[in-house]
Amino acid sequence: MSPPLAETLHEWLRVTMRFSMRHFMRFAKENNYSIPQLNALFRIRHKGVCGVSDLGEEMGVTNAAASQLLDKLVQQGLATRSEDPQDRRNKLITLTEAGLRVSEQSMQARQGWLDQLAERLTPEEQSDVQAALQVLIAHAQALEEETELS
Amino acid sequence: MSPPLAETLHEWLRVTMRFSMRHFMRFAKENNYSIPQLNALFRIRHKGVCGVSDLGEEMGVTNAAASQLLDKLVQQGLATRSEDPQDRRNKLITLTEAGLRVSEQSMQARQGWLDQLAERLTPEEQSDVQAALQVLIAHAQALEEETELS
DNA sequence: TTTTATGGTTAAGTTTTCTTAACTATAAAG
DNA sequence: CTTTATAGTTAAGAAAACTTAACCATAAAA
Repeated sequence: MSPPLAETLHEWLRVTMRFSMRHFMRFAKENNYSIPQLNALFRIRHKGVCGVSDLGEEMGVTNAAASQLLDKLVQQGLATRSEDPQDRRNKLITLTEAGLRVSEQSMQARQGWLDQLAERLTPEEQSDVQAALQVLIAHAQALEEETELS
Repeated sequence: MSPPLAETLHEWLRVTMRFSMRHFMRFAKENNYSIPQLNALFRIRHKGVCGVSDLGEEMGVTNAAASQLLDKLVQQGLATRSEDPQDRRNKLITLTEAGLRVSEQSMQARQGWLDQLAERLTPEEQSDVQAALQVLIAHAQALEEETELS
């Protein structure tokens, strides 16, 4: 039989996915952004400054596709593409103010329901949950670092 | 300032999204399913038997689009479409065995890393986290039910 | 300094997904 | 019994995202 914690983690993920996806899709539709566009904004923000191929790899597409997607982001004023003075073959992709703002907004749309959720807990529940999540986050970050090396 | 619990919840969601999306996209690509297709499988599974318009509404597209998407699922043997004997305008959409299996597999691809994560916790951490997540799940379900009414 | 490798762009074309509009069939209301 | 509303399908076409292949510029290697 599967360990109870793993099962509970799975269930929590299912719940969060349902909530978050619904709100995220609605945000995308209402503001006329495509999923790949928003995805790209997240990736750039998380990676920090990066190259076109980096972005493509992160998103699982060819660098041609990444370059084309980037064109649109630049057109819309959400990102900039500049030459790397160190190695002029490289391009340095960064988010603009506007790009950062959109990324924040979509994050908020996706996660806003968590604020409502937090309010529903008693103070005691709040501190227990808070502690538990910190544990999970710490372990997850360790896991992420390990798997990135391989 | 924002309450610490909400902030921690946000961070945990960011982490889980990064992990889950990466694995999910890879699964989709390797097995040649599109994101909307897998999304539809989830929706049908979660909703149980449902109509074409229900599906469209859940996915935020017109019922024409839902009908076309469903065509492909039926072609691939992942879902069935049958008449509702009660009201013959309605169609009853159900997952086939194969459809259920694909949905399970993609879920596992998306959530498998949670098993690794669970193993990393000490027994004490495991039971604390387990309890905390149960609290969150219960509150989230209550929240979901309330918002579905409105 | 010629050759090769790397990073990125452009062009052409394919596939997927979606929309609107017209249509069919059934059910409910007048 | 006629009208209207509901559920779904089909057709035609638009838009998005992706791929491969050819290409340019720069850097590193021989």
